[in-house]
Amino acid sequence: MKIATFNINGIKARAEALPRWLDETQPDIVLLQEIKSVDENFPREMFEERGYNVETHGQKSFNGVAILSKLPLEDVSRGLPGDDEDEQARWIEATVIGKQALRICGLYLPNGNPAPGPKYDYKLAWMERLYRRARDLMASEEVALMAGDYNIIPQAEDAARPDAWREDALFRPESRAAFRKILNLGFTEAFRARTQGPGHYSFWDYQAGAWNKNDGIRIDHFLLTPQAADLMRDCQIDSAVRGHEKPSDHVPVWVDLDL
DNA sequence: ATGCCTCCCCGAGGGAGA
Repeated sequence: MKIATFNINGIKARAEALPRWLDETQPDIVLLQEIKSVDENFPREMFEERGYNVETHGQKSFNGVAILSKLPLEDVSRGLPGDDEDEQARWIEATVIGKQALRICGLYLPNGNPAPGPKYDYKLAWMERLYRRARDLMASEEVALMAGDYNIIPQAEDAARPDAWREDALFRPESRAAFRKILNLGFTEAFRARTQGPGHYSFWDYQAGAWNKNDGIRIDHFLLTPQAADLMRDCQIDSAVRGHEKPSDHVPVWVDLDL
């Protein structure tokens, strides 16, 4: 079973590139971030005609997450628990009904810049809520994963120019510590479980020829519970997608699970 | 690199992104 995460940077802007990528790679499940659309305007037919079930958690202009799945979805839950005042659409989870149940969580973690400041405080508070959800997920002993745009550069090797990110909300020590604290619950960071070393990125800025210079960062991640990690056959970054026509600034990352 | 682009809102130009 191939499961992908993809920050598409706007569903309208990706109305051609996204279905082309789906037809080429045929993922079973896709977690989308930054759909930048309310639920009513999401072009669900585009995916339903390709055999996907569609669940969205949208918002006007900003944020917004969605799940596409060729298998049925149950127990869909929208919004990260822990703050009833939080209006931002950054979390959706559901159970995939196959031979064996799989709990999938799609997330769009706040950027947090400028740091320090209120946006950074929101990022760290959101990560504390994510930690609590992650702890419960771990305790459930389910085959489960949390994937999406974490807006976290885990290590210096995950940036082409780490020194340029030292003070940035994506790489500040507090951000990385909060990410590490979640990993240390016992999650497997899928990509790093299979591939070591520098030069592997999932985001390249539109500006200053970042793609052509391979000036990227790795901020889109899959975290697997032990029960899911046992089933992992592969994990790859589809970096070539960044060179396609009218690309997102992120590329898809996917795992293949023996499910 | 102080956001150099790109996206969204809409119908100009500002906010957000990373």
